Amino acid sequence: MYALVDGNNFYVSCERVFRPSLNGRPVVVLSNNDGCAISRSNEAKDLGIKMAAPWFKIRHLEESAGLVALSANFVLYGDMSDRMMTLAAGLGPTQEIYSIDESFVGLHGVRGDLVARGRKVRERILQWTGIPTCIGMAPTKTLAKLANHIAKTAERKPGSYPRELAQVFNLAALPAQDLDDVLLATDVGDVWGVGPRISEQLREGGIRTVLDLTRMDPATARRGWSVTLEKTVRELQGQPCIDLEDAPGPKQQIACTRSFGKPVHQLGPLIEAVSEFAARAGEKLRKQNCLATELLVFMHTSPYRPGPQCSRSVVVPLRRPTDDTLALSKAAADGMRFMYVAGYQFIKAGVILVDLQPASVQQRELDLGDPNEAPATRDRSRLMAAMDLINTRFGKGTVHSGGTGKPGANRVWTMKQERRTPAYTTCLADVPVARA
DNA sequence: TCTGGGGTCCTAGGACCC
DNA sequence: TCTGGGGTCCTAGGACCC
Repeated sequence: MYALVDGNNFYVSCERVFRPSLNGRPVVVLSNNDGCAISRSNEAKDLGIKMAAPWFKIRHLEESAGLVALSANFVLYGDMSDRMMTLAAGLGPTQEIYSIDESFVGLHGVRGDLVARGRKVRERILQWTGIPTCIGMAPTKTLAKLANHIAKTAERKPGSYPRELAQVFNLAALPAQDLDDVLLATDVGDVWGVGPRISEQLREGGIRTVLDLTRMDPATARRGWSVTLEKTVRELQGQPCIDLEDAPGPKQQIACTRSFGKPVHQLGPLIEAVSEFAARAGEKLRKQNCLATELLVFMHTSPYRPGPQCSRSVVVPLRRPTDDTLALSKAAADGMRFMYVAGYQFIKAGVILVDLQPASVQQRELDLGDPNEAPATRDRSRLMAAMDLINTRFGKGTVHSGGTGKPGANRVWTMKQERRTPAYTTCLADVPVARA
């Protein structure tokens, strides 16, 4: 048995904890660059605001409907997530943190009334962190996701499902006939792993509800689509195919990519940007104790704007596997110089580190004596460790390599964040003060 | 006239997730 | 004027091997 614990409208809920005046109002949290809505309160959803709706298209609702928009505050959400996950872990013996606002909990060996236990954990999360959650339980992860979706919908839209399924729903405890009714009332596109593309193909084949998909022959799913959909069908039928990953391995690729606040056409700022992205990626790389052997740099113009489009990328092999910010930044800058073409308004660029390997198996090499070609690796890693320490303690970018330029006003490429809230829980100066 | 069979590895692209 | 960022997995097809 698995449970899926999921924070409702997570980013908006985090903001509301520290600004209760936002309760009951339509609120959205915007993506980087204040580009589009990535989290919506129920009131905002009721206004018809879709996921990823561009801000400039919904902005008029500020005036007409009292919509409040906030810039994303990922430091806050990350910290609130940690708190929520710690409490969710109390539900069972094992936990997989699946995303910033969701975790699967293994329920094997847990005795007693699961729903009662779930309600207790839900109450505790709400009381201790202020985040409302829903919990779905079932014999497989796909069914637990589905149960969670139903628990949420039952809470948000009265009448959609029986009221007792709201907030905490154990799918395994439902009588067979009632379960069929619930699956019949649920769209096939709401299944985890069935996206827009496949759900359209399924609908063309007459498979419209979750009940239809549950009754599909797994072999048909494999022949017509892929082994992924076959697993989904089996999971819906109650046969576990996707394991709980309570100890996820290191990431296979690490990216840092950004849209710019405004289009950039000059080489200089583009080099500065990708050098900085490479430095950020390097920090992440060192955190998971890995080395990169290749680095991919890319940039492109805005597909939404008319005019000539340009999209380029280049893979830069690194001389040796490295986690050194200076080497990564230089490779990114070299890649940018190589692929740059003048005459285009670039709106986005990024660096992706691929082909990662554990730092522990580093291949040593013969030092042929050229101090420029073979810098003392040990000194370099101490420099990186010192940089990471200083930046952790005194804030991002306190020390940085010369090539990335001074963080601040004269960077034409930095993103827009006009409505960011304070780091209430992670920065001493931002901690709210209670006055008697 | 007529040109095998079996396998691995890599990559690009597609689909999905939140 | 203005449209996010960071991941994973699967598959098909090509290159190459003997």
